Formats: sequence, C-alpha cells, structure tokens
Amino acid sequence: MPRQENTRELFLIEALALFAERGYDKVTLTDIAKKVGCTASALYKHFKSKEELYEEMLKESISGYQKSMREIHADFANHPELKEKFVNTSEEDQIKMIHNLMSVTLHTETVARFRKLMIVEQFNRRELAELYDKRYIEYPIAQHEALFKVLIEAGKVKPADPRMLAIEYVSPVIMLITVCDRNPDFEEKALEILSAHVHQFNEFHRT
Amino acid sequence: MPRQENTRELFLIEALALFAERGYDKVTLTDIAKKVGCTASALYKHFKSKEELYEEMLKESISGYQKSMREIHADFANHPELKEKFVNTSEEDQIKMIHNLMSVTLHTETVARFRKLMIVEQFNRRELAELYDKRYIEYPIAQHEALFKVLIEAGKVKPADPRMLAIEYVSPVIMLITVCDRNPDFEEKALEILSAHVHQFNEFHRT
DNA sequence: GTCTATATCCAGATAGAC
DNA sequence: GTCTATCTGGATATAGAC
Repeated sequence: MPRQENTRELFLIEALALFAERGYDKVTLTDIAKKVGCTASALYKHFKSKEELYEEMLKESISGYQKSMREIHADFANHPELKEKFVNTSEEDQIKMIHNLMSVTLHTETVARFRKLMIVEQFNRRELAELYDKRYIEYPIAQHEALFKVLIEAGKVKPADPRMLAIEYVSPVIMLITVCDRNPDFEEKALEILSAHVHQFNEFHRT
Repeated sequence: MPRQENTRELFLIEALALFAERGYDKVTLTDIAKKVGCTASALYKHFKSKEELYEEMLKESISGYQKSMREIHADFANHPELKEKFVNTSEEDQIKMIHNLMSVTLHTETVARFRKLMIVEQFNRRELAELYDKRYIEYPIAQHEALFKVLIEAGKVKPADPRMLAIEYVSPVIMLITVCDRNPDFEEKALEILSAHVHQFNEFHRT
C-alpha cells in the first residue's frame, strides 16, 4: 500500500466493523490490516498494541455517540415549538415515527455495529454496559416521559404517571430491537406489532 | 487428582461457568482444568477438543432447558384448575408472581449463566439466538396471551387483542431482566417499576 | 509509513509413563 | 484416567530495509 495519512482512521473503522461482527478475540491484526489494505506491521506505527487499537476505537465510537446526542438534545431544547407538534401528532404520525426509529436504529451501519459490540462486550467492560443502558433504555424513556407529561397537561392523554406510560410505550420497541438484531428477518413482523401496539396504547390512554 | 468417574460432568459444569463469565476465547483449558481440579491433559480423555467440550456443554444446557420447559408445560396442561386460580388473582398476587419470576430468572445460577452465554454468543451461533428468543420472548408472551384470553372471556379484563396485551404486559419485564443482567444493583429499582407497571396496567385494562 | 523477515509467546493438542 | 514433558501452530509484536 502506498504511504498515506488516514491509515489510522481506516484501522479504527475496520476494527469496529470486525470486532462487532466476531468479537475481539476472533479478529486478528492481519484480518484488520487486510481490510485496510496493508499489513499488520503497519498498525504498530499508529497504535502500541491490539488492545490500544481497541481502546481508541471505543473512545471514538463513544465520543461520536455523545456528540450526536448533544445535537439531538440541543434540537429539542432550542425549539419549544416541537412540543406543539407532538401534542397534535396523529396515530399515523406516531407509527411513522416509531417505524423510522426502528429503521435508523437497525440499518445505520455504524450505529448497529456499535450496538452489537456493546451487547457482546457488556460483561467484559462495565462502561459499555452503562452506555448501552443510557442510550437504549434511559434516554428513550426520559424522552417519552417528557412527551407524555406534555400530552397529559394538554388533556390529550388520560392522567397517569408519565414515567410509567413512557416505560410501557417504549419497552416493546426496545425489546423488538433486540429481537431484530438477533433475527433481521423479523423486522417486518416487528413493525406490524408496533403499529398494533401504538393503536392499542392510544385506545386505552388517549382521551 | 485421584482417578474418578464424574470428571466429564465437572468439566461441563465449569466450562459453562467460565465461558459465560468471560466468553469462549478468553478461557483456557488450563483455567477450566484448574477449577475441576486436574490438568488440561485430562480433558482429552473426555473430549476431542476445546470446541467439542463447548458443543457438549451447549447440548447439555439446551436439553436441560427443554426438559424443564416440558415439565412446566405439562403442569399447565394437566391442571385446568390453574385457569380458575389465575382468573381470581389479586394485584398483590400478580406482583408477587412477577417478583418471583425476576428472582428465579436472575438468581438461579445455571439459568443466569446460560442466559449470559446466549447473549454473548448470539451473533456467533444462530441456535443460541433462536433459543434466547424462544425462552425469553416467545414463551412468556405466549403464556400471557393464553392467560389474557381467559381473563377477557371471564370478563375480568376489558376486550382487546390478547396477544398485544401480553406483549405490553411482558415487555417491561423482559427489558428489565436485561438491565439487571448488566447491572445487578438495579434489581430493587426494577421490582418497584414492575409493581407500578402491574398497578397501572390493571388500572387501564381491568374491568 | 509500509514492507519482509523474524522473534516471542502462549494455548491447544499429543506422547508416553504411571 | 491422570500426570509431565513436548510438539505445533498461530497471533502479537519487533527489527531493519526501503
């Protein structure tokens, strides 16, 4: 391979892809180097060891995630008119939003890869277990809790604990994401279930 | 170690414990042998290879699971009076049952170990992904679907699709099991959430 | 910064005594 | 059936030329 500058970045990208697919131990430096288009020796000009490559890749993925979260968060904080929008959301809009969430979550390559890595490595690295919970449990629940609070105040949803509503609304989504990770063929069925879920939820909770 | 007969069994038990804790590749034959109380060489009198030990351990765990499932299933099929019992279950009973389910699921050592193994290895072995879904998604949903069907027929629960009710009732439980696997300290909080969930669910769905 | 060649290490697996 | 000693292969890591 000709001398170039972004080899380090390429190593990080291919390392994530391969570690997520097979797990840390089943990936050799030669595997990664081949994808990058050079030999394993070249790696040592950029990283002290395989372990360091892994750590750096994690750092990169984590900070990339946090950056995207800050952006989303700022979006909501700076645009209070979004509240208005949610209050008047129709059932079809709700379903569209959930289907879109599923699609992005399952099919955005870097997102899906890093999620699989977190799942596979969650018992080896506490930080990954914590991050998974923040991203895929706490954050969506907190978002929907705020949403239900607004909807109850606006008289659109029957009075109830907004946090519990959020948990009950969101947990089928979270569960079905894990099912689709295991079995991508289930996605279509999962979307049907979620449509029915939104419908039934509205049936019992909308005013 | 003195010559003995159950070494093979011991290897299977310790292999499950260690593979579940660290993953296949991070466990050496010497690690397992040490737990068993002999040397790695002894293993080769019982198994052709590390891979075969792993396969045999999986077989054992899977068939053990299927046996226990058949027993539970037979219990329900042979005792139709259980239906009656469920129809008259109080909210406190419901909560007790879910708390008990959580406790057994999280604290029965072999169950918890094998679940962690399935999670960590789900992307390497399709059979484990399928088994996980059967055991922790499909089975509990199907059980509760049957239950809600009875409850609706008995006029205890407002008319609704029993399968969707089952999914909405069960998915917070399933989600919280995964959270507690990642972070055992969360268990107390999870039980509180599930109590509130049962209460709110009854509020909106009981007649 | 990348290569080839090579050193080092360690885990899986085998041989043969007991 | 278990041990000690040993072989073997493969993966990480280094040395040194370009």
